[in-house]
Amino acid sequence: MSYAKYMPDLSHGDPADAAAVNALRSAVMRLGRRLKHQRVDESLSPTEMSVLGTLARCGSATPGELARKEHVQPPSMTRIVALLEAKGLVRLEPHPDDRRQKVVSQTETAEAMLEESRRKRNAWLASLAEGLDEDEWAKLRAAAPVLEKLAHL
Amino acid sequence: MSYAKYMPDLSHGDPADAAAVNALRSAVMRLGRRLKHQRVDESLSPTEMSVLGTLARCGSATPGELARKEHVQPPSMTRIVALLEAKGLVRLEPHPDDRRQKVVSQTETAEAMLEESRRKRNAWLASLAEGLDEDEWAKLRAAAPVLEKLAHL
DNA sequence: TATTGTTATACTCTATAACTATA
DNA sequence: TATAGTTATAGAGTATAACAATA
Repeated sequence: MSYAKYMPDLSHGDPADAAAVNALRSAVMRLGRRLKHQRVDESLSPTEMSVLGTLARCGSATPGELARKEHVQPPSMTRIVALLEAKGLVRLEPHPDDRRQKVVSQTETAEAMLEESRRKRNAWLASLAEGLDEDEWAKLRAAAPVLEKLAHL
Repeated sequence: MSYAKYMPDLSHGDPADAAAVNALRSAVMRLGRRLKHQRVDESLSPTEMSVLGTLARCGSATPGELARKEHVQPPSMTRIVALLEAKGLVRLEPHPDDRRQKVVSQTETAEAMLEESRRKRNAWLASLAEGLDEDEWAKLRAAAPVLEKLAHL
């Protein structure tokens, strides 16, 4: 239940945290695999979906910026952006100040698709909810922003 | 149309939870990619590592059990087990009751390697700790078991 | 010269289908 | 017939290296 009883003043390198990070690592990798299968839109890979999410938050970005944010190499992002463009989900425009760069932004189609995806995700959430109690969900809600921060660190 | 039949418990299907699940999904996928790069042992894939972790917890298992636990198909687990055996990290023995099955267990080498990995993970943890405060870490510790449960649901 | 993005290529991981052997 | 595991093959996704265009 609580590590605090044994570790009242936790430093960040102690065994309790190491155990937590091990659990996190294992769970994140397994959940990642399940998410790949539970994906809401079969025609979009997880990273493509993530790029659309990033564009929805940031408005627009260059391929290089997207590669850094998604932690993939530039050639991989070139391919991902090309696939998204072929599907009509992003638009590519020349960069106003630097002719080497490009500006990627999402289309109205992508916006509509994300809205539709949200409803499908709710259905998946409901099926998971059967196995978790309210306290467990509260813990996930509290940790979600921290996981996001961790992913960006 | 209604999603009511997929959401018998409305408290789990509300917008706040949907937002949390979106955040979780995004963070889990990005963290997964980072973990692939931050991997403690360059010669072991994330799933190979996860299998060793499972064996460390469960003692031993058949290839079929491992495939179900790691959410991969049987042929994938055949390959993973073969790679681990080639590296001297697992041992394969005949199943006592069923000659179709095999029993996979970790070797002493794997045990030593996991101990070494633990130290390396602590170093990675320490570098992350600089970006999180105590409250944030507490939330991660609380959520870790729930994420594990989610991964097994 | 350094940087942004692309092309060409190869690798890793996983899946599906077909097969073998036990049950 | 059904099940556990394997073999053979294909596909998705990513990386590295070499290259082009621009700064």
